[in-house]
Amino acid sequence: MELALSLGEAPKSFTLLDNTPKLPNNKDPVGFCIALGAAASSAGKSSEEERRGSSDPPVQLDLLPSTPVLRSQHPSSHLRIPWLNDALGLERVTSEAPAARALDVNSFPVAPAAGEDGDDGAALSSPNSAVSSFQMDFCLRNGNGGNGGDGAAAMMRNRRDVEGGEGNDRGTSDDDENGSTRKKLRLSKEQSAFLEESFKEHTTLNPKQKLALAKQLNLRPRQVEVWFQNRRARTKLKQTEVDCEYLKRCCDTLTEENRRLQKELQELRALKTSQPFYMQLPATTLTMCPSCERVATNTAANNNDASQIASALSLSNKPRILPFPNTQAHPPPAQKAHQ
DNA sequence: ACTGGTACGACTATTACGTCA
DNA sequence: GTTGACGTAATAGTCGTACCA
Repeated sequence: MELALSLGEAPKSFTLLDNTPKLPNNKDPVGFCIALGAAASSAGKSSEEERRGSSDPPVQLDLLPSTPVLRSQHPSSHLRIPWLNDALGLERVTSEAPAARALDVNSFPVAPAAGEDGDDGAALSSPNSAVSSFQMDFCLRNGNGGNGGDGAAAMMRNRRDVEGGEGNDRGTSDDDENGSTRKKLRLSKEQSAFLEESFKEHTTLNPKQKLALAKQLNLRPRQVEVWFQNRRARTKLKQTEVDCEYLKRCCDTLTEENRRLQKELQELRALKTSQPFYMQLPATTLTMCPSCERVATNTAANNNDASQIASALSLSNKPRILPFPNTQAHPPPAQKAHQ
């Protein structure tokens, strides 16, 4: 008869790493990667998360875009992250610096009244593609196009975009009072890529960074702020999905383990009834460490080596022995398989 | 040192818009 | 042209923290 105790093989499939590698040479064309790791302190982790002591999941999803993607999209290195410039010794993009010019996509005229700390000037941003609703509104506004109520609403929206500084972002807005709806602006690919690159460096922005980024991208600081908020939310959502998947796999593994142990228990009970001779051996206790989930086999009577038990039981496969000499580090037995 | 008010930033849930099949 | 799904910008509400009187 053969008995096999094989507890604790789970960690094989879930390699835990202390630090999730950034995978700088990621060849993923999409620019995203999923890394398995404990990630006690990832570089991109915000201080907020650290302060809250969020339990680090065993699987960490790295949703940051790989740098080469952006670099390849912008070989001319037009896009520069202001705070990165400092770190890299590059020229700092000042408020008067032609940041907007650096980004060709945002060739929109910047309001000359753009203040240092305000976002009014940058409000004339946007971007983007020919389908930019803002551009359409802008055309309507400039051309005094009165195509019905929609055009008027667009004008109101434009006024909000132009006049709406950061101070108006909180509290009641003109839109609410006038009953018009907000207009959603689509960021251009270049803007999104640049924001992604920035997010890669900092998942949160301080006011200076936000302003610099907004100036560089010709966006309102509020837009940059919102983008980072949504980006963090998306990252968290993806991470949650990965965590869920990991927990599901853990559950499956444990279920399978439980099933196998139940089966073994039945076999042992059957052995006990059929061959009572073996029960004269010292009682064996299975001890499981709750932290690392490894199992040690000890005899309750005289701490016989498990190999002796195995030989006495004529086991062809020795049970996995993982002794825990330090009872402090490994609390009392969590399982008693049989006596 | 403690307390209440305020400002601010981050997070979350939700809404609304743009795009695409 | 219409519609539904989906992605995402934007909004509103809440909470925690820092600062100040």
